[in-house]
Amino acid sequence: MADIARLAGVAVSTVSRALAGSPLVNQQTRERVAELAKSLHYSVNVRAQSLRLKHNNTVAVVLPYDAPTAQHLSDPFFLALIGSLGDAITERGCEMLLSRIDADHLDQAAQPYLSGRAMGVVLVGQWHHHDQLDELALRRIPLVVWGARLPHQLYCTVGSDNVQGGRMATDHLFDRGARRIAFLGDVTLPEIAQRHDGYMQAHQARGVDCDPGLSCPVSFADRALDAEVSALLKLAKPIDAIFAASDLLAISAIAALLRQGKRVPEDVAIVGYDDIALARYCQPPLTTVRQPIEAAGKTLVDALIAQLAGERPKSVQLPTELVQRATTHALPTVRPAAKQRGRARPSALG
Amino acid sequence: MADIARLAGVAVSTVSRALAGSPLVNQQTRERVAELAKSLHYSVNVRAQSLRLKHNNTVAVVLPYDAPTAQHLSDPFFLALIGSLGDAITERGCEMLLSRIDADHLDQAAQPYLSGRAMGVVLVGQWHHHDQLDELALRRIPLVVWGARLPHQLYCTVGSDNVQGGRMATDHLFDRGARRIAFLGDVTLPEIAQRHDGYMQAHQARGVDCDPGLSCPVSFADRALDAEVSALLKLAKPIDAIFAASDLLAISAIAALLRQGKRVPEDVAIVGYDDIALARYCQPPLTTVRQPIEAAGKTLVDALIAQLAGERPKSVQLPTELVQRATTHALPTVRPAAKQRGRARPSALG
DNA sequence: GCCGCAATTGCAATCGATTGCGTTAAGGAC
DNA sequence: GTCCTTAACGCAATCGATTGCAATTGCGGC
Repeated sequence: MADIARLAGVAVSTVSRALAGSPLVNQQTRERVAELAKSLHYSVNVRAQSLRLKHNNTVAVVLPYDAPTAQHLSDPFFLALIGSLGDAITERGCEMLLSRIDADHLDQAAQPYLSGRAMGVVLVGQWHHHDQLDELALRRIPLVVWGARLPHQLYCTVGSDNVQGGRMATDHLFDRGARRIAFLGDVTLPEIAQRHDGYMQAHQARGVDCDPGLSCPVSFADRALDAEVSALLKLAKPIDAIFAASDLLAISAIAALLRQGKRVPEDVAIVGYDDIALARYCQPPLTTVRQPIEAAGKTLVDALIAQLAGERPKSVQLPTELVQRATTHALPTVRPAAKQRGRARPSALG
Repeated sequence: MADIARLAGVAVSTVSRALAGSPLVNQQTRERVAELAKSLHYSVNVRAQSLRLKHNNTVAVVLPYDAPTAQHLSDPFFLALIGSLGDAITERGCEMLLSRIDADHLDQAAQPYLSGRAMGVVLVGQWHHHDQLDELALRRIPLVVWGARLPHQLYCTVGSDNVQGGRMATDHLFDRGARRIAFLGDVTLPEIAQRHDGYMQAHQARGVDCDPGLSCPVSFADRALDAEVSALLKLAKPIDAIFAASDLLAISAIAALLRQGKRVPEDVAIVGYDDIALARYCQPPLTTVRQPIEAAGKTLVDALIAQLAGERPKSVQLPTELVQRATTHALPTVRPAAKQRGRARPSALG
């Protein structure tokens, strides 16, 4: 900026004002400065600018990772959510800072904010540390969490209506003739726990006892899945359906079932959760509970901006939708095979 | 920092040194300062710090988008690449700034660097403006591009060996008994053009004339694909195989073929490119040319860091690998059906 | 010719950190 | 008691921008 000032024969303050389009500086001066800036490929130093102005247009998106397994960032649902967040943030004229933290130290999510890098934080997933998030809220960190709405939480969450989603999935399996429905998912995670609540509600509503032996605490894409599925099939009263708390688990479960010589959905029907792109294209196409991922990104960013504007953080539960595909075609013994009703737009793969 | 200085009864310079672990400050003072910082949840302001130090640990990842169609960030391959970049950047102790620009103004990719936000830029895709990228290199912008290595380029690219990949895919189709192989892809994009070169090389190597009528310039996930596929099937000499320049195109093509009553691979065999997660799970599972996505992120970041260390930018071509699945099972008329050889680790979905 | 007003432009403090250099204080040697 | 050495710390300039206030200039009006 000093260079431009020298070349234009004015003071840096004038250059600053000229670039900001201030009416205080002469039209001609402004143009001269603008041309010089362009020809020098100059653009204002954002660090210095935001240091001075104490504002910031960066949103931090923080993805916890499981330290023991050192998992890579490859979960299709989270990747899609990042894409959605990227769009939403760009649309609002902001930039997105992506970082990863240990899932056991969620308080580190505040780091980008505390160090002045970002105006606020979007945390993807609550994982196991609700308490740490409450503490962040107490410390007035601008924060929005993708996850489950918990009874007395102090922080702001955006997520799908997990109880309703779990209920829908289970009801659908009962409607299709299932009688023994297994639940696959790590219920120590709040979102999964709520999906499990929905699963239990569906049982209660039908007066069916909910056998706790049918709930398998497998975590995302666990290798031990084969053994679990095998055990479920060898019970005295074997299962005839599975509600998997994520599509990834559901697809792994399909593979496990096929390896054990079972047919899907004739022997075991399956419903997943998320509706990732894979769900439509796997074999057989997966019936699943759709989380509205486009809306998710927008809602998360809106919630953060509202919070920064001083509004009280208000959690949002986005509606879910059951997308019916082949893994829950009516079981032959119950009624004649129904037609597949999955959507069919090839250009909406992602 | 001033607060801590006051509370600790020392000067800010001492606090600064204490937090930096300088041996110039007393052990006790250092501990006192560290405790105060922790209890106040203080962390140094990165903007001010990097302003003063003129360094930076942020890598900008820039994704061009097609302005006319205002596409969302949903391409599974690019999303996976972002995930891979995120891991590689985090591993090196850096942070990742994600932004999007108009694909017709790739020179804007330099913005995060020029404005001091990032130490360098990783641009995902060359798109149609090779020249703009050369200009950025001339201006000594630290830049690495994911894309094709072009003859006299001045900038640094990392990408897969597209010619070899295209050659492999086409050779494989010929080996499987195909005689009329269509090419699907927008050859105005450098990467796609190189894959097409490989396609033509494979023809030449066998002394087969390469019918230009079989090359369809469809762009990613185009709706017009159905009509194109239909036209290819109605030719005087109809096609019996397709090499699609991306898995997305390949999967759309499968859908289009099935809608037209064709069988895959019996009537038309297909090979894709990328090996996205979908490829393994679509029906039938897709034979495809795998781009090593984990290595991609690491290599891109390494190339950028090497450039920043003053080394001459050296472009890299990553090896590709043909992953054989069901869409190219040997055609029955040629030889008995081969067994599917796709990989089978359910926990590697992403 | 002097004054006031308006339009521009420049000066200098400021944001929050870092660091070379000067200052202080303690301790030892004579 | 004086001088020197050394450890520990403080002063103030600096990074690159912004902005309130002061200063300059040109102009018309008297």
